[in-house]
Amino acid sequence: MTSPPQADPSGSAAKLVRSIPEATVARLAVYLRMLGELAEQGAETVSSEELATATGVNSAKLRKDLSYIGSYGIRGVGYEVASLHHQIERTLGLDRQQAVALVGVGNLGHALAGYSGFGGRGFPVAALFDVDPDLVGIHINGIVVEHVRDIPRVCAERGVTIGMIATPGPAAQSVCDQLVRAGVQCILNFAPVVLQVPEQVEVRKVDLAVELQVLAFHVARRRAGDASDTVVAPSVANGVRDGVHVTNGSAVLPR
Amino acid sequence: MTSPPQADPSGSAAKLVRSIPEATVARLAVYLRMLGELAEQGAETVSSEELATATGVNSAKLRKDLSYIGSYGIRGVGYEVASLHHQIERTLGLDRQQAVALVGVGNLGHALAGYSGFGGRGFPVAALFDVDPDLVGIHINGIVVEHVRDIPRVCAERGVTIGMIATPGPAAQSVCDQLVRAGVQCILNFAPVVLQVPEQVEVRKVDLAVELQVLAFHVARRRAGDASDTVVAPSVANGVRDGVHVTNGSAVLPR
DNA sequence: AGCCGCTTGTGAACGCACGCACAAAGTTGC
DNA sequence: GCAACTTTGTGCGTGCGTTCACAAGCGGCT
Ligand SMILES: NC(=O)c1ccc[n+]([C@@H]2O[C@H](COP(=O)([O-])OP(=O)(O)OC[C@H]3O[C@@H](n4cnc5c(N)ncnc54)[C@H](O)[C@@H]3O)[C@@H](O)[C@H]2O)c1
Ligand SMILES: NC(=O)c1ccc[n+]([C@@H]2O[C@H](COP(=O)([O-])OP(=O)(O)OC[C@H]3O[C@@H](n4cnc5c(N)ncnc54)[C@H](O)[C@@H]3O)[C@@H](O)[C@H]2O)c1
Repeated sequence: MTSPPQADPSGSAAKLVRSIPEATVARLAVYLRMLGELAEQGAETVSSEELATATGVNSAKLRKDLSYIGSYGIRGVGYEVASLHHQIERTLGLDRQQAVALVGVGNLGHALAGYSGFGGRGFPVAALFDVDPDLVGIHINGIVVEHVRDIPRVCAERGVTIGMIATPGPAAQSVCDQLVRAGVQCILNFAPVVLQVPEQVEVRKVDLAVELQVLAFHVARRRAGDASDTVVAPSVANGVRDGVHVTNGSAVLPR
Repeated sequence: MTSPPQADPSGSAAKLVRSIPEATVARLAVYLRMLGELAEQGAETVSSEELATATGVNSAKLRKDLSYIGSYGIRGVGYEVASLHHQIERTLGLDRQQAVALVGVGNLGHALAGYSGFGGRGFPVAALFDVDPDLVGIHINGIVVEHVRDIPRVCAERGVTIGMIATPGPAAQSVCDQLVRAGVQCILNFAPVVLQVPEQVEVRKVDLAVELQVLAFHVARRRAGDASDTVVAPSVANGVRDGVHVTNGSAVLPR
């Protein structure tokens, strides 16, 4: 709780420090995974062109992204895979583990709790919570399900910094409040509701219904275009320009 | 955009599908859900301010979003809930159902297959696929799991337009290719790989590891900020509405 | 009827992000 | 040691997305 207003939009002087664009941060995570794969394959170095192609981005964009974290490339050669991997990890704060608490061990929660991709990437699932008495006490992947009322104590004990909410929508806000009280700094929300949180808490939302609806929109748009059979009308300014709409991940959504 | 001089203000046909910004489309889905809830609560009308607050966006942005689909508001009053709900549905192409095929019925796939939120929102899960002989043939939520080799036939029979991939990463590209051959137009990918698809196919990716890593970055940045020195210019210019960091959903990622 | 208050719809400014294109910097080959 | 080639890092123009601010429109009240 430093200073709520903060009031530094102009930044100016402080601008020189690392204010990495949101979009870049998300892509860094993608580069990171590809670098891990390249390392496994024994690659020593990789050029921006190669890495860009492999991750589906423009090479200039990739270089600019990397330039935000420093100049770790070697001109005429590329980037040293191991070194770059390390630098991105450090930038994203992955050099230290972040304990995750998962609330709501239903259908989705079970899948998440058993997913090895979290612990394997530095996000060990350190605690599970639910209200269902049939679930409290069972073990999933070696972790016991605790009652939601113990969120504060358990999260504090295990140093949880990130919470994941996989409860039904109506319960999400209440669960969120408890996680916040427990000192959780970030929340990944799977429930289809807009969470209210204090300013210092960061929330990201995974909303599959929204994903599908965005896809449905594109189907509809395509059908509308194809409808009149008149193909390839160059006069159609844009709207369907370069074909491969790789507009993936979700767009920036309300929390 | 696209308002050269003036020229054709006189009505003309419904060109409603004209180039709605990606970001807007995603938010329309969020508004839609909230409108559904409001309708259930018996609300007749809602103002842009109310709807904006409820969905965590700026009211001006909301009005501009809605203006892309037409002028359905009533000045001095607001928007008629039922009417607006209907218009958004129509714009997103939700007035007709989109059959979904899910490939990979493992941990995550099971949860997705059993999720009622899809069918309830116009996206019935019409087919399930896997390669595991122990899974092929079983029923989940009344749908039988078919073998991946039958993707083309089954998808064609059931008019599948959207595919969801929940297989391990290494199998994703191959599965994707088969879905594309089967005529699927859009793919929602949960596997942590970058898919290669022909231009007419739209891919969106849900990457939880990326979500967590972006959150981790914010934790790290906050820690660095608290350590004084670096001022931490919030790259998220806005987002701090109620002081809430609503930077959610994922940023635009590579497919 | 006419005025008043409320809310929409949008013009305009701003800022971020993307991608091009190129100079700088390094490597390889002779 | 020099020339030719490769690749990085980035300045810059462009376009999209967000926000402000306000005129226009609508309903209600007197
Ligand atoms: N299942 C999916 O594939 C899927 C997909 C997208 C979104 N979601 C969303 O994820 C959430 C969970 O979905 P699900 O299918 O796992 O539902 P579910 O009903 O199977 O599981 C919900 C779990 O939350 C627990 N719970 C309820 N209230 C709680 C509370 N106050 N505190 C703690 N735990 C509580 C329940 O006991 C249950 O175990 C829902 O919001 C759903 O919309 C699910
Ligand atoms: N479980 C999670 O919570 C979670 C979270 C995020 C991402 N993911 C990703 O989702 C994917 C699935 O995860 P999971 O935990 O369900 O894995 P899983 O191993 O439990 O399930 C994978 C399923 O895919 C099937 N499969 C394998 N190859 C196939 C092929 N060629 N064609 C069709 N089916 C095939 C397997 O038989 C299995 O049933 C993975 O890519 C994983 O990284 C999972």
